[in-house]
Amino acid sequence: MYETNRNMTTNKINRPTESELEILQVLWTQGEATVRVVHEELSKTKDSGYTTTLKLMQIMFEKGLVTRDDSHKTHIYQPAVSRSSTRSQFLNRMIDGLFAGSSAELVMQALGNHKTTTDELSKIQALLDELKNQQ
Amino acid sequence: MYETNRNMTTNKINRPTESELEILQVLWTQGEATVRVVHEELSKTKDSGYTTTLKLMQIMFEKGLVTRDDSHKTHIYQPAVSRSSTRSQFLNRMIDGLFAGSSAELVMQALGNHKTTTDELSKIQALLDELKNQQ
DNA sequence: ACTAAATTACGACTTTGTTCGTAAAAACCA
DNA sequence: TGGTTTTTACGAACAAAGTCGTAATTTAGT
Repeated sequence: MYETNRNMTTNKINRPTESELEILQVLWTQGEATVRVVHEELSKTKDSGYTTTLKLMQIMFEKGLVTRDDSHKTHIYQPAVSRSSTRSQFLNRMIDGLFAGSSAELVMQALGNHKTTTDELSKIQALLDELKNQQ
Repeated sequence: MYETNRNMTTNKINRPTESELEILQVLWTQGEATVRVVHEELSKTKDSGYTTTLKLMQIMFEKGLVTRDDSHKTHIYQPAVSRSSTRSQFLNRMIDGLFAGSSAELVMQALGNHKTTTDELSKIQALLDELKNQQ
C-alpha cells in the first residue's frame, strides 16, 4: 500500500537540492531504505541529526522525489526519480549554463582534467564509434 | 589603479552561486564590463532590478570573484577566476557527487543525451586518441 | 555652477534550504 | 500491560542567496 502525493498543485520543476541528492544516492544504491538506514549512511560523511534526515525525506515525499510505503512498522522509502534522468537533468543544466550548450566542450574538459582508466577510455571509444555511425 | 580585496580573512572556498555564474558568463565573454552592461545583458533572460545586479557584483568583489577598476567614472569589472577553472570546479563536483567519481560515466551520459555534431565528435575523437597514446 | 541623471553604498526584507527541539504516536519488550 | 525506545510530525530557528528601496555620491549637460 503506497501513499501518493496529494498536493499536486504545488509541484513545480523539483530539482533535488544538495542534501536531497545525497539521500537519493543512498536510495538509488539500496533500492529502498528507512529513514534510519539512510541516516546511518549519511552519518559516515556528515553529522546532522536523525530528525534532520527525517524532515528532508518528508519534504522529498511532498515534492514527489520519493515514494513511501507505510504499511510496515516503519516507513520504507523508494526513489521516485531515476538516477539516470537526474544525472541528465543536472548535466544538461550545466552544459547550457557553463558550456555554451556544447556537450563536446564539457566532454573534453572532463576527459582533460580527470584521470580516466584505459578501460573507461575504451568504453567511451565504443560509444563514440556508435554515434559516428549513426550520423 | 585596481582595488584589491582587503578582507582576506573571510575568503573561504568561494564557489560562485547561480546568479554569480550568470554574471561571470558576461564578464568572460566581454572581458570586462560595467554594472550597466552586465545588467543589460542579464535583462535579456531575466528581470531583476539594476541594484540587484550591482549588489551581486559588489559581493563578488568582496569574495574575490571579480576585480574592479575604479579609476574611471564608473567601475569596470573583470573576472578574477577563469572560465576553465570554474568549469573544472563544477565538473569535478558533479562527477564526485553524481557520477560515482567516474568521469567516463559522465562523458557517456553527456554524449548519449545531447545532440552532438560530427565536427564535435571528431574533436573528441582526437582528444581520445591523445589520451590513449599517453597511457 | 546648478540641476538632472546615473552610479554606488547600504540596509532590510523574502525566499529557500537546512537544522533541530519537542511532543505525539507507534513499536518493542520484560 | 506498563514503561522504555523508536519513529513520526510539526513548528521554529538559522543561514545563504537573491531582491529591492532609498539615500548618498558622482558624473554629465546647459
